[in-house]
Amino acid sequence: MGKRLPKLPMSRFDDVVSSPTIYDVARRAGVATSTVSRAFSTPGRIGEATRARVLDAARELGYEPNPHARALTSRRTQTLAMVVSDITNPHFFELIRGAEMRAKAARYTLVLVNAEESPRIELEQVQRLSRSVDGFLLAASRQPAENLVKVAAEHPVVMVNRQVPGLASVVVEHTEGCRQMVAHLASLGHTSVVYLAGPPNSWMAASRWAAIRDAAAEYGLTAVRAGPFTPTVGHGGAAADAAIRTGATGIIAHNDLLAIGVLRRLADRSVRVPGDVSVVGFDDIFAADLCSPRLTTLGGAHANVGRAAVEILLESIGAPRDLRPVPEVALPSELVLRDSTGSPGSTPREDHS
Amino acid sequence: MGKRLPKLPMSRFDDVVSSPTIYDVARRAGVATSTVSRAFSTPGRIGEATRARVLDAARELGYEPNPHARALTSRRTQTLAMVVSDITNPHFFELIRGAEMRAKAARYTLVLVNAEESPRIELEQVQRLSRSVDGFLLAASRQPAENLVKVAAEHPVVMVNRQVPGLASVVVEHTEGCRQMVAHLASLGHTSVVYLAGPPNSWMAASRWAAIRDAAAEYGLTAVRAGPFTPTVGHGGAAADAAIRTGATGIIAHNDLLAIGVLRRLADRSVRVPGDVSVVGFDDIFAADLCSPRLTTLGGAHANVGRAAVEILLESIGAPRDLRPVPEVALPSELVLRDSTGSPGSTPREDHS
DNA sequence: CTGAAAGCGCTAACAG
DNA sequence: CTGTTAGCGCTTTCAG
Repeated sequence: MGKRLPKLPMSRFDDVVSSPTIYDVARRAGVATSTVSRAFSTPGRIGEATRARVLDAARELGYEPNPHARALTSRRTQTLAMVVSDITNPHFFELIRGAEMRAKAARYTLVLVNAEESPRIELEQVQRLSRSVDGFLLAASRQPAENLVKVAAEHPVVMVNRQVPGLASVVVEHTEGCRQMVAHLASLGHTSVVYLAGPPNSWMAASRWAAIRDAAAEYGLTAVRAGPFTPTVGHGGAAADAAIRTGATGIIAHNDLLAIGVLRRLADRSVRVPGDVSVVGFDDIFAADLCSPRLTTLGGAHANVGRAAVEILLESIGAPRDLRPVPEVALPSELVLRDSTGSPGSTPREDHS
Repeated sequence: MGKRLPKLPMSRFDDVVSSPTIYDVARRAGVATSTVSRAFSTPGRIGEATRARVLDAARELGYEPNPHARALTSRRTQTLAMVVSDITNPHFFELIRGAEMRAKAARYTLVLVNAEESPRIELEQVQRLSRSVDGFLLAASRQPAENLVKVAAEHPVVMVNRQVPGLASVVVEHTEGCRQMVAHLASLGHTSVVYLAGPPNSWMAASRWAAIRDAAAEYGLTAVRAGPFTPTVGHGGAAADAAIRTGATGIIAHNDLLAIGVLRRLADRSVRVPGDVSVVGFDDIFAADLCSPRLTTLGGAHANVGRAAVEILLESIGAPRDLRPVPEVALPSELVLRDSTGSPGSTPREDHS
């Protein structure tokens, strides 16, 4: 018992009156430290009565396990990292919200990282956090697949809104969604669509374009792609101009932000929506219902995506590496019809400015 | 050197090939472990040449300090927690974004917690994280001031968009902002305003009401308060009805979300904005520029608030407890004039439904 | 400026 | 089911 007497190295400031440890609890409860440990970490492998005694002692002392000491030996941190490609995009809001809530419910802590659209920052931060978290949620990663596979070899990872062969992922279904989108446009009488593409290294951008092209072929529309564009409102101007130039009457923007920017530019150029052209977006962000005209968009319950991703990650953490499940979940999307789509008028588009 | 031979307790799964430690680096560089430690944590107190040698060895081995081991002895975690009252509110987006970026720049990790408008969850989470983070950013805390003082006695804390005597805080200036708001309404010819209040335990709500009331007195308007309302779009309906009932022509909603909900309800009831009544909000969220009519609102650079809060927190962490600065920073707000405010028409409001 | 040594608080064999 | 014991990887006196 004299063991714990030696002078402690002081923390820099005598700020914190050092809190009770398992030793204090053990002494008070009259058990070994390992028993205290078990009472907290493996409640199954300890006698009911002993456990109660330990818990009492702990409460009386105001004992709380030290997460770092715990992590140091057990290598479990009870922390998850979510790295998003661009925190500026409201779309991620929902994702983050869902993930945070699910993590909290599981008594996990959620660390948030903004990769600022940079694959380098993304990797750097994953690297930096690799010892601090139990697993990663990689949302809309801009990383080449090979790097992701490497990361996944070292840590539990679940991809969000991106699929990589061999890795767990949660996406909102978009192949069928894009089909519906194109079908909707076709049924309105459009014969041509343009996809205003997202970032060049965006898996989603490639994936959506493929789906749109296929659907267009199926419905007998011509489809072209313009861009890539940074999917923000600000870049909607250039995107709109590019769209007009293609002569297509169906404009499919990479996301709602870009679509809203397109809408603005179109209004400035006196191109009527949906009279002259129709515009659709992706994500169904809050603002899509507020802009004018209100935006038709492919939505999906993104909070659920965040939630599901955390759930899968948690399972993955609990499982031995080789038995680790690699589910590819696709949550349903839903085409939300609003006012930015309609039949293209017979009047040719022209610039009234 | 035989020290490190004994069988290591295996991690549950032989997942991770245990990474190099200071021991490995020390051996390779031919120095003591303490020297390796110094090379990373106190670069000043070590010879230039030695340091270089250690760093080389570390690089060759791919060594990365283990944050938990570090935290265990040093009690510094390089992690900050940001707890927001309601992650659902886009307003916090900006705050979070600013905080994340500043934290990342300082090589700190940002943990995100959603208090879901519950003071209990708020406190619970602070408690839970108290050993895992170096300090707290408490955004729009719903906590009684006394509890906050207690928390701040135990950890570095900076309040965001809330002031508590004796605690560090960053807010966007609103007293003057409310004055401008009321002045704007007065100059338009309004003679009465109603404040649609936010949550009962919201400091902001109390603070804004006080400022509005004072400003109204100053400009000779009558001011009444209605509510409290949960400041979401969904609750805008009831808020609008309450506002109409007061007969005031100047409607000041607690935030943009509520204001947008009010706008909707007003449109449904065929109350013209700004013909019959004017509506103003707070925060200048993205959607405020998109709704119709576009919303006049009191904005401010919220990302800067997040950034500033992190900066202050970082300083606070570096300082001994009693010398800890307690700045109360107020960043400028800005009244953004848009289309939801105008002169009240002579036609009495009526329900055309 | 550098090395030796003693822990930080906890978990995980290993016995019993 | 419970106790003993040896570390996890790092920081920090304390000497030199």
